[in-house]
Amino acid sequence: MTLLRAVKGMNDVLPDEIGSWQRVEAAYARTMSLHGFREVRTPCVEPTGLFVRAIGEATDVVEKEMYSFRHHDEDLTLRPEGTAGAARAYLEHAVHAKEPTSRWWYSGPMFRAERPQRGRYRQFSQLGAEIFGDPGPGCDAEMIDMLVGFLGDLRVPGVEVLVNSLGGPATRARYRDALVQYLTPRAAELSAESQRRLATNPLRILDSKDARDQAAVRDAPTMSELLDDADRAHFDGLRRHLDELGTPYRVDARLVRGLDYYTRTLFEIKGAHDALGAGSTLVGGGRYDLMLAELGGPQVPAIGFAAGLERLLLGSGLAPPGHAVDTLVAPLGEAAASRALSIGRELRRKGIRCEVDTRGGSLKSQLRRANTLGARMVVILGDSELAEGVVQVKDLEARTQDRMPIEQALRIIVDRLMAASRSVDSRPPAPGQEKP
RNA sequence: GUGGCCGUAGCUCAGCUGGUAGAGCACUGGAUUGUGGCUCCAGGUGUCGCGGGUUCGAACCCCGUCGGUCACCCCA
Repeated sequence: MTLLRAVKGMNDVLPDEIGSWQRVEAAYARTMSLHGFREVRTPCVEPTGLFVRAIGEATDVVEKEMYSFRHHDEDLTLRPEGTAGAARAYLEHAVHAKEPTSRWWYSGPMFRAERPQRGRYRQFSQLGAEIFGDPGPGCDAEMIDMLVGFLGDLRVPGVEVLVNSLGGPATRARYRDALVQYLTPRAAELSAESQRRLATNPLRILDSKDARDQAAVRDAPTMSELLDDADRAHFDGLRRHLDELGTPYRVDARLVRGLDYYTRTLFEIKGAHDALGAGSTLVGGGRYDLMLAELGGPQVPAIGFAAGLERLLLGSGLAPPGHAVDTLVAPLGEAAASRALSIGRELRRKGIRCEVDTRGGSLKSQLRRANTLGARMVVILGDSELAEGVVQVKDLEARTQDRMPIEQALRIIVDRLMAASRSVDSRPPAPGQEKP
């Protein structure tokens, strides 16, 4: 019988790796809380129409990457991104009528039926956030600055912020025409892929990796030349804020994103860690002032971003925390087993992370286990200790061992571990936290 | 969807364009009949991914297939 495997592009996160995930998630929750964002949880499954309307019918995500299915009479889709669902929830609960601005964050699995490669999976996790109801460039700048700080917390090397402005739909239409007009006489110089895109999605030619396309596009008109006054003022405001914050960024006139809903501010943050491979984009985001109206709601301006958790893990310089238990209770023989369980319970009630070696085995093997668990203290309970109502308390670090009544043992273990954790906490960031 | 590379022990891999499969790590036990980390010793019946072909003989060569991975497209 052949073993069943996980679905292609959908991965297990085993306990050895989960510490890294939790570390990133905790840092993210902290950042969000410091900036006044509150968590929202929306379903993984939404009506297919939501994504078609929010993301855009002609996008790659909607055209070929969605996990869509028909269940009874409903067309449903596993969410490929988080913004559409958040926007739907915001409108469905009429949150705009209850508070002028809302700051929401989310994290969770997203699904895209693409060919997997490094940092890109069919089920992947995004950390995202949205600000609803704030039209100004101030919150755009705050969001970008916040993300730079967050990536700094994660020790991501080589953080690079790219910003651009797409203007509004009218600007984009004008720009699209200008670009097509510029490129059509040069069509022969473009890659085959881009010749096709010239008709379907000309903006995408701008960020093509093909050298021929890059050359053809080098002197093409840029979006910023066509921004209207209000768009320009917004973009200038964003840049001024970032300059004054001292947040490093680069204006990239060729920055384009694959989702249709963006207006005005657009940004992308890359990392430089070798492990990232081709997927160096860690965060992508932008403003979508028109999307809520297009979904049938009021005209509420909004901005949001999404960060790929798997990519943050690849791109971060943080070492995974080790698995550790403070104390191991080592019973020798059947008679001591029950007593060992109750000692374990007592220790845990005092907040001591503790494992009882229920497999039994030799004392040597139990001490080895204590060692691999990272336990500092071991409570040894053999027949002679049991008979006398005492235990042996072994301190693996101090290499001492004492025989004492259980009450005293509990006190000593608590004292030593608490003292140890205090001294650890007062130290500056521990060495060895960074990857080699 | 397209292309490159790779499938050998739990993991990382070696295996000379053909002669019947190895190392390190991990794990377990022992040296120490109830005392860890270091050291030493011992412990492997592995569909060599699968199917077919060539050959006296295939982990190795050929064809097919499945899986993985990296990259493209696109994206987080």
